[in-house]
Amino acid sequence: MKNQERSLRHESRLNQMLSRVRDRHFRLTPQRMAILQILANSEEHPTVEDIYQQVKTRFPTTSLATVYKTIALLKELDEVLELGFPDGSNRYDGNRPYPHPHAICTKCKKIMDPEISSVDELSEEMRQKTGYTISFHRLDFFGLCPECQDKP
Amino acid sequence: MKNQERSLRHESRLNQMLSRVRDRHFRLTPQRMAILQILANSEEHPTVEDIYQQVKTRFPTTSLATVYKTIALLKELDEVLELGFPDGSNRYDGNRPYPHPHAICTKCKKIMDPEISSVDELSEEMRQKTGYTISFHRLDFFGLCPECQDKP
DNA sequence: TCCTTTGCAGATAACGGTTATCAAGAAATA
DNA sequence: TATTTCTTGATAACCGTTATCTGCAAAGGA
Repeated sequence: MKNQERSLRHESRLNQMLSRVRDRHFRLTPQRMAILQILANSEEHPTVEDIYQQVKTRFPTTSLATVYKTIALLKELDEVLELGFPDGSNRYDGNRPYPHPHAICTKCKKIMDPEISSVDELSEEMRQKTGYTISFHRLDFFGLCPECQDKP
Repeated sequence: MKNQERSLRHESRLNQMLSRVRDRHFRLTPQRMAILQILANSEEHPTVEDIYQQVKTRFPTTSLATVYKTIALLKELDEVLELGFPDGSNRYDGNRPYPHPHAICTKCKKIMDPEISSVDELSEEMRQKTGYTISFHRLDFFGLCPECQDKP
């Protein structure tokens, strides 16, 4: 079952996050736990505002600052991937916290994470032609998702 | 001679920009002309502030707003490529105003534009695996440029 | 040539997501 | 229990960009 697989992966991601937080002796407050769960469980690359709204359903007094600070913590631990956009509409990926290509719908903003084979070759080609030592990348492909192609 | 080739390319780019501006019946003010020249002549992917400082050497009363408005005009004409970054350090490419891969030095911020062969294949692979209709992309590779590798 | 219209330049206020600051509270440590 | 350290929540500050407005200058028509 696909949903079972996903559930297992999410649980595994949460455990990974939790052990990293504990290993570095950061405190595991209820607010942090809630934010970690949201990030581990979401496939939708949520915004800070999305996360903030979700946390508030469980902890209504949570501040936006807490969300920002928890995300900063996870970035430091390399447990979340930040997809920053110039217009400020940043998104977060707690499931695959390493650089990978994205397909981004220019209309509904849905983001997909396909497995792509030839990224390493491309990275190597960049290294050869520029002399740069490539350590990470950001690969975004923009267009219309299948749903938005149908309804114009 | 490499410099001659580059000079010719820059001149050709400037002419291209000028005719686009004229075709659409936008006025060619001295400030606009200066900004177009800067963009056509620069290989360094300047920031708005860079452009602003350069224009002011010729027209000291130029306003930042004029730089922003001229860039907005060129974006509308697809005659400049905006490389927006989430931290606000945006850069502009007046020489190659179409999507292409960049190598970006994380230390000195130097940007290179190598010719890469396999971008179309990658785009096609994205299309196949996501169902998105890819219309443009943004491909950034980050690392240390040759100069910054030498001096630690 | 004069006049009207339109567009542009310059100055500055407003905007908005993020970061910094700080007081109050809670958890760890002694 | 006392003390230290960390975290939360609220809000001010930040800063590149955008919006607004006034005055000016070029284009086009009588």
